[in-house]
Order: sequence, then C-alpha cells, then structure tokens
Amino acid sequence: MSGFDEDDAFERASLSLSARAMAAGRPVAYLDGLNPAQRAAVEALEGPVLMLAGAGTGKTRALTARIAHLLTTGHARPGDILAVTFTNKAAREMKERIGRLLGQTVEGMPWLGTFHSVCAKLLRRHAELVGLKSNFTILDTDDQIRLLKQLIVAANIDEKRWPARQLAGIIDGWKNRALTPDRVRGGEAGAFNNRGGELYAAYQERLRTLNATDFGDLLLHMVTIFQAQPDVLEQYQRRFKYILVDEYQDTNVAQYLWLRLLAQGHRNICCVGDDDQSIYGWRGAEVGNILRFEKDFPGAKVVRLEQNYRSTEHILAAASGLIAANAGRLGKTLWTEARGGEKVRLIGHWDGEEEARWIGEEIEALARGTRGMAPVGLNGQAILVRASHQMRAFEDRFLTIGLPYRVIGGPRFYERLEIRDAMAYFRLAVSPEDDLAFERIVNTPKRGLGDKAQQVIQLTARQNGVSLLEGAALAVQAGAIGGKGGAALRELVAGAGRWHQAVRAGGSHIELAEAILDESGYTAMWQADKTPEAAGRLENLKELVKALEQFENLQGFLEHVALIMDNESEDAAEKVSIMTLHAAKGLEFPVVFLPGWEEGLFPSQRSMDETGLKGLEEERRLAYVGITRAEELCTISFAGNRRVYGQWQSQLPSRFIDELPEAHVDVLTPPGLYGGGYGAAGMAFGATRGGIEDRAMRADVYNSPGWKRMAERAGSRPMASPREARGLVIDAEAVSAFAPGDRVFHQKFGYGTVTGTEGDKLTVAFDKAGEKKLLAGFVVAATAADDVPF
DNA sequence: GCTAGGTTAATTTTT
DNA sequence: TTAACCTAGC
Repeated sequence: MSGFDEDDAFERASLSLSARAMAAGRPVAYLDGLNPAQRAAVEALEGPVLMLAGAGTGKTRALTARIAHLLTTGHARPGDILAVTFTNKAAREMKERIGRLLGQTVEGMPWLGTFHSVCAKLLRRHAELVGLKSNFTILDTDDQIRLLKQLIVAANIDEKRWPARQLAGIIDGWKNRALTPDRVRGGEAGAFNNRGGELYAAYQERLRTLNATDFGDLLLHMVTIFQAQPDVLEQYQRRFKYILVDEYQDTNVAQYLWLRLLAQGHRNICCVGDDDQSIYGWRGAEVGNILRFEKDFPGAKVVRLEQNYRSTEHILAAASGLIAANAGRLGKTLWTEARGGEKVRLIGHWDGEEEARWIGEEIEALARGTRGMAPVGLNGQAILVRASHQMRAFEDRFLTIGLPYRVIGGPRFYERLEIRDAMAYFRLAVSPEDDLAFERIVNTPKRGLGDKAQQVIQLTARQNGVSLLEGAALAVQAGAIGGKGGAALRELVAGAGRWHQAVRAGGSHIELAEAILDESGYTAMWQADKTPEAAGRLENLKELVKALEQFENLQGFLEHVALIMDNESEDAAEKVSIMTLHAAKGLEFPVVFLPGWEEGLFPSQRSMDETGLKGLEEERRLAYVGITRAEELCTISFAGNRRVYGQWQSQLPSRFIDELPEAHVDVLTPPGLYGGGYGAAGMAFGATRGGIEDRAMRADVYNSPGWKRMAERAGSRPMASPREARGLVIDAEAVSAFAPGDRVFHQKFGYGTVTGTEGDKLTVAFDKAGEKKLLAGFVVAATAADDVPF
C-alpha cells in the first residue's frame, strides 16, 4: 500500500506511460489476435458495457487490452482509471499483463486493486467523515470475533448458545448489504437472541473507539461517505473517468452501491463477469447485480465472449448441458474450434477409499502416458472437491502410495498463530493504543498474567480512560499486580515503550522487528518448545522478518498484511493439486478429477436446505465451474458408500450426473468391479427402468406430495432423491429378497453369506474378504451352479 | 496455569 | 470420525 499516494506521482507516471507506448509505434499491438467479440469489448470505451465472459474465453486478455486501449489512445491516464478485482492475485495479474502489453511496468495504475484495498486507500483520506483517524487499523476476522465475544459477554448473553462467530456472520451479512446499524430493519435486528441490532451498534461504536475497521467497514464507510457527502463523491466521479470491474457476478450490495455511485456521472463503467460462475452467494454476492446490469445502466452494450480457448468440445458440451438446467441465466453458448478429444468420463465406485485409490492410479497412469494421451505431469492434474473434508481420503491415499500432492487453500501464512502473534507485537510498537494487539500478546509468551491480572489491567485502563498498555503501566506503578506477573508486565510495558520510540525514531525496521521478537521472549518461547511444529514456526518467523525487507517501515508492512493475506510460495516440484471447487475458480488444468458427485454431498444438502432452489442452482454453477476447469480430460466420479461423520451411509449419484448430456459422456465400466445395482454406472442416466426424462417433470416430482411422502417414508435414510421416486434405486423392498443365511455374490468380494439385514444394507460374511456392510444393490443372489463353497 | 478428558458440531472463503 | 473447544481438576 505504499508508493503512489501522491497525485502528482502518478500524473507523471501516466504521461510517460502513454507517451512511451505511442512513441514506440505500437499503439495497436495489444489488439492483435483478439477475436471480434473481444475486440468489440475492448473498443467500446464510452458508456456502460457488460462483458459476459464465459469460462476460458480470454476475459483477462480483453480486460487488460481495454485498459491498454484507454491509455494508448489517450482517453485516460493511469490515474483516471478505477479497476477493481476481488483478489490480490487477480489485481497482480492484471497489472503484470497490462505492463506486458504496454512494454513496461504499470506502476502508474494507482487505482487498480481489490475493492478492499482501493476503499482502504480512499477511507484513509476521508476517515474523519466517519469518526476515524486516517491511521485506523484494519482488523481481521480473528480480531473481529474476539471483540464480539467481549461484547456478547458484556451484554450478559450466554456465549455458548450464541457464539460470536455467528454474530460475526450476521453483521458481515448486514455490511455486505450496506446496512449501517440504524438501517437494519426491526425484525432483522432481532436476530441473535433479539440482540443483534443492539450488538451491531455496540460493535461499531467499539470499533470507532479503537480507531479500527473490519473488512466490511472499508466498503460500508465509503458508501456512507459517498451517500452523505456529495462533494466527496463528485470529486471521485470526476477523478475516475473509466471504471472497470472484474468478476462482477461476485459483487455484493455494498460493492454494487459503491460502483453505481461512482459511475453515476459519466457512466463509463465496464463490468466483466459470468453469471454461470457465481458461486459466492453465501457470502453476500448477488447474482442479481449482473442480471440487472442492463436495467441499471440503460443503453448498456452487452458483449458476449463465447469462444472458448481452454477445453475440448466434449468438456464444453457437458458443462453447457449441465448449466442449461438453471433458470434465470443471461445465456451464453460456449463454443470452440478444437475438435475431438476425450469425452467426460464418469465412473462409480464402491466407497470413498476406492474412489481415492482409483484416482491415484489414474493420475499415475496419465503421468506415465499410458492412457492414450501424451503424458500429463502432476502439475497438470487436479482434484476438485466440494468440501475440504473430502481432501482427506486423497491425502491419506497419496501418502500411502507416495504420490506428491499439494493442497491449495487452507490456512494462509498470515493466519498462522505465530505470525499473528508477531504481528500483534509489531502493531503494539506502531500503535501503543492498539488494545486488541495488547490483549493478544500480554501473556504470550507466558508471563504469569492470568485472568485476574488481566482484569486488573482492564479496570485500571477503563477507570483512567486510557489504553490497555497505559493501564498496565499504571497498574504496575501502583503495585496492583504483584509477584512474577508484575515484574514480567513491568518489563513488557518498558519494552513496548522502547519499541514505540524506535518506530518513531525511524531506523531499521528489520532490526527493530528482530529486537521485538527477541526482547519480548517470543522467539525464545518457540525455541524452548519441543513439539514438532516449533521448528516450522521459527522458520515462519524468519520468513516474516524477511518479508519486511520489501517495505520501508513497519506501518507500511502492517497495512499490506491487513489487506493482502495471501502468500503463494513457489513450488517447482511436480505435484497433483487438491483443492475445493471454490478455490479452483479461475484456474485450469489439462486433467481434472471431480469426485464425490453424490446427492447431499454435491449438491450439498445444507446448501439446498438453507437456500432451496437458489442454493441448488449455485451448486450447479459450482459443478459447471468444476467441469470447465478441465482442458483435455475431465473425470467425474461418485461412490455408493461413504463414511459421513463416522457413520456409513449409502450414497446416491448426484442429480447433476443425470443432467450431463449423454452424448458427451463416457461411462467407464469399473474394471473388475461390481456388476449390478445402481452403482453400475450405466444406470446413472435415467435411461433405464422407466426413468423420467423430462426435466421439468423431474423438478415436479421433487416437489410433489408423492415425492415428499416418499422422502418421509425413506425415514432414517438420509438421502432420498427423485431417483428413488423413480424406482431407479433398489430400495428397502428389494432388500427383502435377502435374508440371513442367503448366499450372495459380490463382484469384488466374491461369495458370502448374509448375516444380517438393516434397511437396504446387508451385513455379509464373505468367504475370503471377511465381514462387510454393503448395499443390497451391490450383490446378487448366488446361484447354486456358480457357487462353489470351499 | 496447564493438561486431560469430555462435549459438540461438522460447506464453500476473500478481504 | 475427528478435531476444536471448553471445563474440571491438579
């Protein structure tokens, strides 16, 4: 966040940028190779433009070319363009690509960044308008929750029944919708044990006192300012002559309002997005924003990017067929010039472990090139799951067979305990009044300051109206905290004073950081720790200090970290990637595996329960995102049994599997596996046994009284589906064909004797494989002729 | 203040 | 099943 705050700095940069590009005589180089649609999107500079960019259609290319076009044609200087993204990664990428297009780095694009970083920058200039100082701190989720916890306790609410995390979610929801406490409607304010609105107000008040914001506030405050201060708004309407928005389908109400306010004047706003890839509804994104664009901006030019450069025709057709089941789309048809390629593969497995085993073998085979394709390195292969707990089966399996993998997502560097602790020390050095930071480290490392001592500090601080650090100093002076704790606190207070002095004095912030970690005893704490992770933590601390080098001072670093929580370490080694579907958005791989396509898991039961059809459609978009990540080979799989929270459950293939167009799917016969039952993937399509083919009718079945009765009758069975209503599944009645003592045959386990039945599950003592629990559909009655008892 | 054992809940996640 | 979180008890 350092560098370009000075207006004239980017004025200068802008001049040199366009001038140089022009002088170099390649004013149109960035247009080379654009297809007609991309070109149209690039050249429609004036007025509202909606760029509907399907997966793999060269969206970033068009977007960056558009910026290059604005600059080179002299329509705008870098400082005139507001370009917002959701992630730092996207912003970085865009900067790089613009730089490449124009043949130089674009350090002069001061307003290209994430919604949050741009808003933070704006808010620092106008903080006083919402009662903050310009050096406010930005709290992360962890701080937010700790703060809320305090407020909940203070409000005499049972924190166990009403967890702070939940309140945080509610408040975030309000902020996403640009609702300040006074705007939360009566009924809604009654959320959270009837105290939601009140706690929200208290929380905002507390943030102001702490001179802090949370992430949601960055936008909320800016919307508030723009709405209440026409002069400020106008200033930025004039400054931002052109507005570009990436991933518009992911914007929430607050972001939408913010953009609309800024674009109101000239209406030069270009939004890029894909309604079919809207997968963040659960965190406030409004697909409606993109669906409504033409109404919001009458006369908008809508450009569709539909030529796909990523995937084979089968993959595209499968994805298109699937997404067609969603209602209320803007509509796009992806096409490609590429011909041929593999169909999407579909395979059913016995259980989750087997699925993992099979995928592991496939990956190895593909890497060796024994699948009729050129070898695909591990870096080119990915497994995309719906929920992160599904990763475990793969990790377990891959560790066993020694297949290198990397998990994308998960806890990030700056969210790690030791990093957050160290950061709290830095924060305290920069701002001694940062109470949250003080609280975090006051007894880390252990200083013998327990609840009681901390209460004394709190009380002293409140009575004197000072920060906790000052309160601690006073308490020490007064001798209110005795013994070991008192001495340790005295040292901490002295240290904090020293560090703050050092910050003010300037000097090397790297040396200071090292000194802080040293003098506080923090480094020593981990050195003394004998647990296996201690070494890694020390390593991380070193890395943290190293990261400081890129900044001029601690303040700059802290701002950076507050907003840029990613750290993608380069890892050159060949590894399979495992990640969630959400994390996969925007990525592509030659080979993609999509496991766990089962009712209840994907689409997620919870999603459907909570948001009904809306949730289901978002799940379907997630499936669409998954398939469209694949360039050459996409393999969808499901398991007939899966352990869910320790319980074995029978699983039904996902309804999304039914929705795949058959012509583009290759149903693999599981090699040497079971031969009967629904698990035999051939049955995955509703083609057999009188399936209902009509989609509308299928939806009807789902909502019909008959279906509901059916679901009820299924009783304890957690996942009933339309498929069952259609009789596609061997249900409880079929089970009665088997009784204890019957001889049965299983493709994998061979012959065995039924020892028990329970609903549609059988317990079978197999002659060779031992006792197994399984679905009746997976076995057939043994015929005397075949069955050779031993 | 720490640890062991019991209880509870269990998507998706960026900033 | 498991992992995180919290409460007793040392």
